[in-house]
Amino acid sequence: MGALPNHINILLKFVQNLNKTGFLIKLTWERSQNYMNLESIAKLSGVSRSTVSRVINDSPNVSSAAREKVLSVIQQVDFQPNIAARSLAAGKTQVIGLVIPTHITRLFSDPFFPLLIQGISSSCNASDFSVMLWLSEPEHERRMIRKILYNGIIDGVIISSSVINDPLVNALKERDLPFVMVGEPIDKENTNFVDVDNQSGALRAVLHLARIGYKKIATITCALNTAVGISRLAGYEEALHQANLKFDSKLVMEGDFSQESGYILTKRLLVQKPDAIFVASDPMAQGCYRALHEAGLTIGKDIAIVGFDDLPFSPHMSPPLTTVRQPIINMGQMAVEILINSIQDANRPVRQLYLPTELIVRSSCGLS
Amino acid sequence: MGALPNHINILLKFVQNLNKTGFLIKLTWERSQNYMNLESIAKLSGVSRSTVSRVINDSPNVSSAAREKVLSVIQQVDFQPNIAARSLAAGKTQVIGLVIPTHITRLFSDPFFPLLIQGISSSCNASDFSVMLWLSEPEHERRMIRKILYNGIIDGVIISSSVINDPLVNALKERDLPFVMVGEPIDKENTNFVDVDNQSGALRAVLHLARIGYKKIATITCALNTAVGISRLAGYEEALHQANLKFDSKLVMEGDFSQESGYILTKRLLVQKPDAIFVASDPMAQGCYRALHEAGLTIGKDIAIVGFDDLPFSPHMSPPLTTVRQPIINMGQMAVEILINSIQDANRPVRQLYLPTELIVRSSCGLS
DNA sequence: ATATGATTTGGGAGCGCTCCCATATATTAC
DNA sequence: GTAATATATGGGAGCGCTCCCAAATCATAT
Repeated sequence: MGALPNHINILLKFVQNLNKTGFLIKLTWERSQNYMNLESIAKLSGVSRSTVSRVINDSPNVSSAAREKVLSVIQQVDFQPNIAARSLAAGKTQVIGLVIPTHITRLFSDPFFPLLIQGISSSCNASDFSVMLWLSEPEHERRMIRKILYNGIIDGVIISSSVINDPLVNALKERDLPFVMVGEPIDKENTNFVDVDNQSGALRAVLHLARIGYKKIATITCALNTAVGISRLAGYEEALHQANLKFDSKLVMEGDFSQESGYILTKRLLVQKPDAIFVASDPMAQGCYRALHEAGLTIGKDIAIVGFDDLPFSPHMSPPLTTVRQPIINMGQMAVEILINSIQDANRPVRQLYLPTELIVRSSCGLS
Repeated sequence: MGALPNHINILLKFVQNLNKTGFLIKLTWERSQNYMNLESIAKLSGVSRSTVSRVINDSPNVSSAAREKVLSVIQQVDFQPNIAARSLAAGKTQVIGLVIPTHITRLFSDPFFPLLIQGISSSCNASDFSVMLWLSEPEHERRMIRKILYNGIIDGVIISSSVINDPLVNALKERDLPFVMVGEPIDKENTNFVDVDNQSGALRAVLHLARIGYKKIATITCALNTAVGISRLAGYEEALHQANLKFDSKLVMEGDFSQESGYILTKRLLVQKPDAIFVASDPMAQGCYRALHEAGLTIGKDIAIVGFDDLPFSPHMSPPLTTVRQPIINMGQMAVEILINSIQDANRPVRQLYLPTELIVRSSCGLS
């Protein structure tokens, strides 16, 4: 935008040379695209650039006459202020970064991330923010961090599923750039995050099974090096305790969120003949269903299943899966809200939010 | 960045007031963050700002001595040029936009989009581009278009699944901003796009069924208002023709990509007693499997199924699904490559790329 | 030796915006 | 009425970068 395009420059040189030969040719030009800037809006509305800027930024010190005039002009010409210029001048861009590590294979099999992205995006749209997406790959991590910190375009960052001692988190802290994590981090001190209350969700699910009367309740856990895995297992144990059932480690299998692990571990569990299984994520419950079908068991009669997530496919499983609903879209929205707040007011206290879950009873555990 | 932070300004005013009372207090300050810019790199390497800029932009007219010096300094201090400033000065940002319409419910149930995003993102990482993500919502569409066109931050756009007469496409054409579509658009004239060869993929799939010996081959199509739906159906018809089977419209059901539609339409098809079904997308094949299981049919023996997509879950279905593999990640990568090319050279001819598919034979059609 | 050309270098201007300051105008107090 | 204050406005400077031009340096030809 700054410089003239090449073909104009070439023409210009050509004309200059002609002029040296004794001719006198004049060349005039203007931009064909109707680029608008504050100055042109100002001219159109009969005020100064500064006043236009004040109107756009909702400054109180503008007469209502001026404000109305400017707003109507902006409306009319469909003006959009240049983010890059604003970034340079003020260091604020209304752009946030969303970082998802790709080593998570869940990204491609589990609708969790699409839903999260959807929540984040819709909330950003509503607040007039934009989203920059980075699927972080280990080999480009250093460069990505550098860009996030210094390219001058990001006001804040949402990070999903960090690892322990994440270099990005450290860099953000050092640089003092606002960020929010989705999913409780291992080291949660002084860190904004949004998560669901995994433990109480799991508690409720398993208690539901116990109240129906199941006695030998097994579980397939999520990866136990994640906060999610740990909390849901803790909920399971607490429920057994409350129901006066005793914990049996042979009934606990550690999965990894994948369908495949649900399939394999269910087969392994069947040796113990459980009468119910709490499968700590719905994709694993899909694998579990497959194993049970192959074993010739009728779900909801021979064995009860409760999942965790309530993803779009869960009501369409056969039989429909009883599961703990996570408000994934809402998590994304809250993450954005917290982030925007701390962008706009750097002194806002740290927020750590656990959203409530809900038990959705369908027919996979024998009721209804 | 431009202005001083509030607390410094307050302090400053305070000191100025003190000075009026007869005291003389001096206040000095500097930025604690080690912001680097071309000027500081220049100072550190003993050359001028211009030379640093030339090195960063790979301009040929730099002595190798200067280039090495500058590069080593950049390396040492981990310098990242400010995108916003570059955007203002040169109109190039190394940022592309990715637009996905949210009215597509596929986004949340079908791993197609996560995989596409993955391909796009990895390719951008490799080329040092960044991705801005917009899930376009109808109510914010106008503003989104305005932002894409005029906020000065986007060099080009990738659009997935446009609708007919998409206002975004029209705006991009008018503004002359480079863009690439993923998925053949209805109006493809003069438009860059990447797609797979849907027709020949479907042809091969159905021909495979015919060669095994199935005679009554039904199909569940994708939505027929999409290019995908039309092409795959055309491939089905062509295969019947080549195999000397006659087309029967009662064996054709129009689905909408969803599991649910696969389920319902399979039930409806079973009345016709087909011996094989070509299901034009794998998520619909999941629904189809469910209907067949409920009907007590053994897939691969009583009835043969071939899908289209080869998604991560397809090999884990029971029985594993024979399907047409789409190189989704590769589509994303090619879209980025084409886009970057046309950003860097505006006169590049239009590219319309059909990537080949591959038939992956598993046990759902009775072989192997 | 000088003249000519090619290569390399440094500094000025300006992209569109925000912030600050100085000035102009409106409001209130006396 | 004037003085004091509050509110509204316009213009300058500068954010970090790229591009352009002019000057300096180097290489080659005469």
